[in-house]
Amino acid sequence: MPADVSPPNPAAPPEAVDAAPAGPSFSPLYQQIKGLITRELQAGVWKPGEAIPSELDLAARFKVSQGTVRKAIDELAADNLLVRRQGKGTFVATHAEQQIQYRFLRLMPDDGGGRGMARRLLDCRRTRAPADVARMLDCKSGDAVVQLRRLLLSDGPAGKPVVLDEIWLPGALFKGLTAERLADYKGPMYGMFETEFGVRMIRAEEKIRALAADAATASLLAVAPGFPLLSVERLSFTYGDKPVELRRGLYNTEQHFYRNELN
Amino acid sequence: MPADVSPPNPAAPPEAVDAAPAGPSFSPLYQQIKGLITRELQAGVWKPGEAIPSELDLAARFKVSQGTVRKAIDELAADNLLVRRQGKGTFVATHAEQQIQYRFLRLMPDDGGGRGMARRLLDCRRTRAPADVARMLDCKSGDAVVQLRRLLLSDGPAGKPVVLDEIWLPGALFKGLTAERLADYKGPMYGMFETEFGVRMIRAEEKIRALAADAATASLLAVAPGFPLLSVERLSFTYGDKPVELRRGLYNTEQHFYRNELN
DNA sequence: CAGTGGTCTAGACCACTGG
DNA sequence: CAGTGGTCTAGACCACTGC
Repeated sequence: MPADVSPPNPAAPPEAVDAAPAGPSFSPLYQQIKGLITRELQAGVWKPGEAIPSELDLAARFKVSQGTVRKAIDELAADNLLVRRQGKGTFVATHAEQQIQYRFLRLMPDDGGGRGMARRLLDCRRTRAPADVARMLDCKSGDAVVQLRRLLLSDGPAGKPVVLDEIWLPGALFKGLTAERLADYKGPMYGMFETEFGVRMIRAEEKIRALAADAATASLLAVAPGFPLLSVERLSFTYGDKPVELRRGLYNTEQHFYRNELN
Repeated sequence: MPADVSPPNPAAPPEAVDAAPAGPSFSPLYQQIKGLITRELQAGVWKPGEAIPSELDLAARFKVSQGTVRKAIDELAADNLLVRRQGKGTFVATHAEQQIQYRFLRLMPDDGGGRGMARRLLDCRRTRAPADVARMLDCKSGDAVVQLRRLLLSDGPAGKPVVLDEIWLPGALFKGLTAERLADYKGPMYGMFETEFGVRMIRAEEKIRALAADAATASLLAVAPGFPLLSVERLSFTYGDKPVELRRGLYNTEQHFYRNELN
């Protein structure tokens, strides 16, 4: 096993590194560094959009070589937790400032171009989690949750409804969330979650199916009942694989499609 | 600009590397190495499943350090073109030997478990490419193509049809492809394409929509006409981003879902 | 045991950013 | 110009595989 590193003491001199022979469970130094940096991110030591210390700085703190820090940061950048910018520094990834309005929305219009969609909030209320929602959000049935529904409408003069989203959030994390604040906020919703509530989505899992529109949905999406819709159930996670959002979307794929890349 | 490397001469002594100052378009050495290795892969110098030369070997051939070769190989491994195996070597990725039967099939049963599905070939014929197919396969309308259709049926005693695939392949690349050879071949179809026709899929793009089953499809999938189906249009590419397969799948998502991970 | 990939180091130099 | 990330090197040593 390589040397063990200690957590850095930001305002203190570097700490010692113990050299130790290989143990039963081998964990490379750079993985340990990665873990330490991840914990700092999780603790909010560096806020989204801010720069983290330079590689040489971190190397000195952790008492390892720059190359080792580099490899740790490389992986965190590959995981989209950090963003490297040559000549400037390494920054905590953020949803707020990025140009891609919808990082997780894979819906594309058939005629390339315009990614912009108008939002219309339908309702936003505090309630108790139904059993199925509670299970997915990893909380107890009946716990406080925020439920909100909204429409996304295609850009342009017509502005036809394309997406109906139903979003469930843990009430404990989103205390002051109201319809007004949602309506007022410009920019992506995940950006607001980040800056207003300190909740950063880093990963999501989706289950996609086709189903027929029920009467209520059909009316909202301006299609006939029974119309085939794409059902996208997305569970989003923050640090530590903690689920923090359940989003059930119904997409009208007449003039849009869900784009995916396989490698 | 770093030194320029020359293609290796497998059976010859290493070639010289010219040191040159930075030019207008900067390309790191490891990128050049990556390009050279990619070309060798493309040319079929090393076949899928085989080991490529060791890092030290390649470093000697290219007259660069092991670290530089390492970085090139790291990226190729991240792109799923190579597979590293500690203590054994680096191997050309293959569809044939991998346990994951369907590398690109994201369909999962609602009750976890069994990924296995039975195949049933419906038809396989040589014909001329319709305009839309030709456009996507980057060939001329009317060019020879192979069209085949098949069903995937859920495992178990019932064996209900779940997927109806319609597959289009360029005729020039798949000369001896017949229904018999397809039926006889065990293992994934992409494995057969690789070992029998030397065509290796490395990447794919999918467009997903929901649509209503027409009469013919409904009958094949044993659902009612109008039943909502997931439509998955997949375009697969080989080396050099050359499209070599168009696959139009219709999925019954009553007891299965399309799984996706977002990062 | 030799050969492979994997980790780690120390140092040199390059490319990019901004004051 | 100083400071940042990016490339490249040479060498040491470790972990894993298979003979």
